[in-house]
Amino acid sequence: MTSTVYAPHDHHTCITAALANAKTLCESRGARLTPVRRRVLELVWQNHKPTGAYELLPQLAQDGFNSAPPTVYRALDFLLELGLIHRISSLNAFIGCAHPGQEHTTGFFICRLCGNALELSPERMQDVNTRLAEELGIVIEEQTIELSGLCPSCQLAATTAKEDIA
Amino acid sequence: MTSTVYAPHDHHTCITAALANAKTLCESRGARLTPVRRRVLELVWQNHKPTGAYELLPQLAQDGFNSAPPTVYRALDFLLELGLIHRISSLNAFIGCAHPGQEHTTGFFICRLCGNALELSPERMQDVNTRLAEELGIVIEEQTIELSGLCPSCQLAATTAKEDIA
DNA sequence: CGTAGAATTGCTACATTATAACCTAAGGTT
DNA sequence: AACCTTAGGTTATAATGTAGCAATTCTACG
Repeated sequence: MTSTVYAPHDHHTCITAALANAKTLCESRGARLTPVRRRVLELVWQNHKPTGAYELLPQLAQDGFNSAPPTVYRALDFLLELGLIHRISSLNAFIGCAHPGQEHTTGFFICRLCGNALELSPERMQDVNTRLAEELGIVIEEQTIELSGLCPSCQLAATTAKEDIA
Repeated sequence: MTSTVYAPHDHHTCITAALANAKTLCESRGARLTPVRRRVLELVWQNHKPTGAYELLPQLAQDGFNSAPPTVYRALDFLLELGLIHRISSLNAFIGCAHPGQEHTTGFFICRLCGNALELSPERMQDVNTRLAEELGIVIEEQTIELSGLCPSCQLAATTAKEDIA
């Protein structure tokens, strides 16, 4: 999974998959994936980068949906609750969850240049958590792990750019 | 260091130490620890819990300092820049740095009940980072690692409370 | 000294992000 | 249908953070 997010890929497929997952998950939980909620989820996936709530407003308006902040925030809260999206605090933004359905710990790496956010694998995060919890005697309920820097392709681009100058 | 933050301790001493450290650090960097900056740092330490920028405004006003948002944010930015405080994104709040002076990676554990924030040791965080960076081929520049849950003493309190009910 | 340039602060206004509160509409259940 | 629960519409406002510019203070250098 490492850097697949950074590689070109078929967005359409991943959006479709996300929506299908969401539908299944909602049905199994007796939750209603209403049009607004569905559309918000779709938009978050379409942007494919961390997206602010206020960026969604005009996008929703275009589709003839009501677009006042509470509408968007309510949809986002619903999706967060079901684990279909995550919130990235350091950016005040939201992004589709790469592993919906499974209860899981989350972490992100966000590239400073391309802005893509890579969801770190649950196993890896779990590992980090377990060790910290044991060593510190704490019970971890929520986590916000957000690393930022340069992804492999932007590292390459940065190096190349420097060479061009020299 | 594990849970010393949760143990009762002499706040006055730790504030004094923090201010002394700050003075030294500023002198060595040719930075000016002006009255507002100094006072903001002191207040952040006094609160001893993650503190919002707007909580500082009235506290500064009491001391006769100017207290408009830009004043506080500028002071906070200055202190952040020097690594004298950290920002906790998930709370939109600031807290004194437990290891100023050393360039270091940071992480926090924030207790949901008592609200205290424990700064995780740089070594431990460095370890986590190094492993992730190697495995993912990324370059980490900044990090926001914020775990929340129950600290040892609040776990105890929570258990005791349950027993009282039963 | 004293003056130029840089850094700091004061101040007003505003941008961005998020929520409260209250009412209407839709869906589901008996 | 009558009721209840959930979702959405609407308005206003709270909370957090910045832009931009004038006034002041500090520092360095002649």
